[in-house]
Amino acid sequence: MPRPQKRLAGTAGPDKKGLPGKRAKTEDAGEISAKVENSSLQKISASKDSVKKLSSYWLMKSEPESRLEKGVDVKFGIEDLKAQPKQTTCWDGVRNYQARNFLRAMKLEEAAFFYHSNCKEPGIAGLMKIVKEAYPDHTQFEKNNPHYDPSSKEDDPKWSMVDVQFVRMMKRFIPLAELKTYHQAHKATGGPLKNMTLFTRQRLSIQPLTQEEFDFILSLEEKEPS
DNA sequence: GCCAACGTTGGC
DNA sequence: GCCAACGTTGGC
Repeated sequence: MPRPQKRLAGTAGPDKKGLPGKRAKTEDAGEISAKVENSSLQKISASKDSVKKLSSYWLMKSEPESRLEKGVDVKFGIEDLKAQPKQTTCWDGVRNYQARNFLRAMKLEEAAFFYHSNCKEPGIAGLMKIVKEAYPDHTQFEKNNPHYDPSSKEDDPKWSMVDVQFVRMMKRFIPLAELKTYHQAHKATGGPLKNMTLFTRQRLSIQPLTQEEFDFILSLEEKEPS
């Protein structure tokens, strides 16, 4: 049975574990930004209701159109997720340290947007939730997998994945172009999408959203397409 | 440890 | 298919 292949972040080459250098710096930077994101959200939430809120919000990119990578079709759209047993899949193939560190920061039941990338109409297609927290991505050890990483060792896996479950389709598809229009406007007005990671860190395949960003995007469902 | 070359992402 | 953005590699 074919396993869904998400094509997520950039392909990473060999990593010299334990050696100081660029790779380690990249890794640290990702971890720090994940923590900063979470702690600022927790702070906001805690000040509101004194109940420690652990939840963050996420956006996860995947390609809904066929494309071969080392001879393997990496197509995996939201319809493919719906077709999985229990409408659940493991989100494998992430090979970028920042994206991986965000995967590792995900907690059970947190919400994530399913984003369609590298396709005719890019944008947010639906909602998922995290149903299993980070564990080793087995595809890093599979020689024939397009995301095989020969530098990763079984006793010290480099890459992680989470399991996600389909929650629902967006009431209407939210196109990238529309989000971009709001992002541009909000940069001038200080609106909720002014710093959205989708636009500030273009190629990041796993990214956090603030509560405000998440709520604003959900509110767009009720509006006419702009 | 700098940084040019290279490879990938992903919108258009 | 083009190419800007940007992460990674590797020579020095």
